[in-house]
This record gives sequence, C-alpha cells and structure tokens, in this order.
Amino acid sequence: MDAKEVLKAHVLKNTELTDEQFDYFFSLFELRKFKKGQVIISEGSLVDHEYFVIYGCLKSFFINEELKMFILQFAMPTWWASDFEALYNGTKAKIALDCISDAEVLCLSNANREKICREIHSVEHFFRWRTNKGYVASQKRLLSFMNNNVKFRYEELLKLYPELYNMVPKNLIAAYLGVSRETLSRLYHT
Amino acid sequence: MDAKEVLKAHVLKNTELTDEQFDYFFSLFELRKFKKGQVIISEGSLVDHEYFVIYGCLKSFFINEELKMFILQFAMPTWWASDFEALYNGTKAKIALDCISDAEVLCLSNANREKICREIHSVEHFFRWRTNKGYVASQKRLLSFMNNNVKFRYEELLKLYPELYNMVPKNLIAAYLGVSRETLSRLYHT
DNA sequence: CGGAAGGTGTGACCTACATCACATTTAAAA
DNA sequence: TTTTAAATGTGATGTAGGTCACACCTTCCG
Repeated sequence: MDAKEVLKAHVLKNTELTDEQFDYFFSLFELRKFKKGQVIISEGSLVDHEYFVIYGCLKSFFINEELKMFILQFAMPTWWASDFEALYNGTKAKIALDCISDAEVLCLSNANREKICREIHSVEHFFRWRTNKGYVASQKRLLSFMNNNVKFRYEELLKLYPELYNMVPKNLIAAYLGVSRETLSRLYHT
Repeated sequence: MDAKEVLKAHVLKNTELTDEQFDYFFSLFELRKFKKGQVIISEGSLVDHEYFVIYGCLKSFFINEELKMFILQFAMPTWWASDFEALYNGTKAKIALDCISDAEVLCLSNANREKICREIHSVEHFFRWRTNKGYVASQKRLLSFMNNNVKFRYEELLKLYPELYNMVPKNLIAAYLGVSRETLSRLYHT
C-alpha cells in the first residue's frame, strides 16, 4: 500500500472527506525517505512540520543535562510525531525526532495544517480527533507510570505493541519506560 | 465576573466567534454549583459531560486496587475536566471527578459538543486548540516525572500554580506528584 | 575482513522513596 | 462546645531501581 492509501485509510476511519478534498489534503504533504539513525528534528532547531509515518519507526525523545535520554514516543506506521509544543508555539525544539529504522514519512507543515483546517471543516475535525486520542493515551501512560512498576509497564508496552520487541533495542525501551537499561535487563535475566 | 463572561474570555482568547455564535454556544451549557467534597463523576458510572470550572477547584483522580489515589489534574477556573476517554468512547469512568472546594461549573454534554462542533467550524477549532494544549501539558508532565525528583516536581508545581499551596491539602499534592504524603512532608521538615 | 561502535548481561554497592506505626494538630460536624 | 475525622510530622526499617565497572557479543561500515 502506498503512502496516499495509508493516509487515506487513516483519515477516513474517523472523518468523511470527498475524494477531491482528500486529494487536496494529500497534496499538502511531502513524502520523504530517511535512513536509520537520520535526524528529523534536532534539539534547539525550529520546528515547522509534523510527520505521519508510512513505514519504519521513529522515536521522539528528550535528553537532559546529564545526557540521559527519555523517549516520549515510538512512532510507527499511521502514527504522527513532532515536537508539538515547539510546532504550535513557534519555539525551539526541546524534543528531538529521529529514525530507529529506515523510514518513509509524510511531512505536513504547520502553516499548511492551519490553512487546510481553516478551509475544510472536516479536516479540522480530523485533527481534533487525532489530538484527542494522543491526549488520552498520554494521560493513560502517566497513570501507568505512577501506578505500576517497571516489569508491569514493560509487559503492558509489549502487549500493546509486540512489534517493538524485535524492532527496537532494549536500551531504547528502557529509555521509554524511564528506567535504566540494567534494571530492564535484570527483569528476566539474573 | 459571571460564568458567561469567564467562558467568553476563555474562548475568544483563541477563537473568533460572533456574539450570536457565542450565545448559542453558551446556551448549550448548564451552570451548576457544587459543595466541597461533592462527587461529579464516580468510578464506573457513564460519563456524558465535560466541565468548565468557573470558580473553586476540582480534582480528577484514579484509585487503584490497593485504594491508593493518583491525581491527574487539579482543575481550577478556566480549566476543563472530565474522564475524556470514557466521555469520547462511551465507556464507564475509570477516572473520577470531585470538588476540593465549593465550586461553580459549566457543564457541556458530549452530544452537544459534537453537535456544535459540526455546526460551527470555529467551535471545532476551539476544541482542537484546547485539546492540543492539554496534550502538550500532559507530555511535559510525563517528562518531568521521568526526569526530576519529587522536590523539583513539587516546586515546579507550586511555581506554576501558587494558589494550590493554600487551596489543596498536602496529601492531595502528594497524590498528584505520585509520592507518599510522608515523603512530601519530609522534603522540608525533618 | 577487521576494527569500532553499539547493544547486552551481571556483580557490588548506593539512594530515593515506600511502608508501618504512632503522636500531634487542625478542621469539620453534630 | 464537644466529638470525630482529616491532615500532618517523624522515627525505624524495607526495597525497587540507580550507578559504576567490566565482560562479552553483535552489527555495520571503511
């Protein structure tokens, strides 16, 4: 399935658009291919796009003063990623984004998103829906973080996204769970 | 300032609406007054409204099997609260909502929100904006949770919302920070 | 193909925070 | 105003997970 079809299926799941509307929507995206390890948003840069994953896996992450990395999201096909705070406020990126594997991504600029949201009511509806889903997921993750220990959270993550087990090295999984790689390793070995 | 003016100022900060549009929007809300301790959403119930705080302070929270409470949000004037997952999916509440102080709240039903979002493009825009803000805030909190210790998070919270210091008991602040009340107490005493 | 970098396992030890127990203070309710 | 419940402080002790150190093992690139 090509990029256009992937996006179309994703949007139509929740929003009704005519073919012409969707074609116009799609025309605002730019398809780009990235290599494993390639950086899409680097900390401190200006952010003017958000990214819809067609193929592969991205990570959005934060690195603190002690160079410890925290992963906010593993973005897999049909997921959206960016530093949304920087993107919406026009501030510099605190969250970086790069590729865990080779990836194919549809890029939408902030300006184009706002433009089409103004022009086509249904597209605004779609983005409301999308953001809402992200918000709910983020709240759930926060709650799980407060409530559950590492082992539980690890198994919860793998149950939700089994493909991560093979796709993503354990040290990155640890950075997502907010735990040291040693502790994660000791959950099943030792 | 009365409820209508509070909501109007809040909406107009980000969205243009004519007076007639706003009057219609406002007509879909019901103003309710609650007493301190009163429950608005109880765990397991069906959720069909979201709540815009005019006066006072609510908390949204989760209680786990061991009866430990985790607070997701202290909702103060101009904040929105509900169990948004249950509200959007029509499932039973996992998140409860009650009043920390006497409170005055504007209630909007899920059906009415969706209705007016369909009818008035700008209102849909407003809700997209609002949810986006919530999503960004939630991500930031998650990051702070992973990155910072209790003392830092406590001071960060008080800097952002100084009014909480007097308004909300420390055991609830602890439940928001995801820490035991004893540990919070020992930050400055002992 | 060979070397460098990235990823993983594991021991020894440390620390932030949890839990339990109980005393004291403050606030609400009768 | 008395009684009861909530909120808070503090000691003793337990534990999940962090940190540091080092070995080994892949993967990938020149």
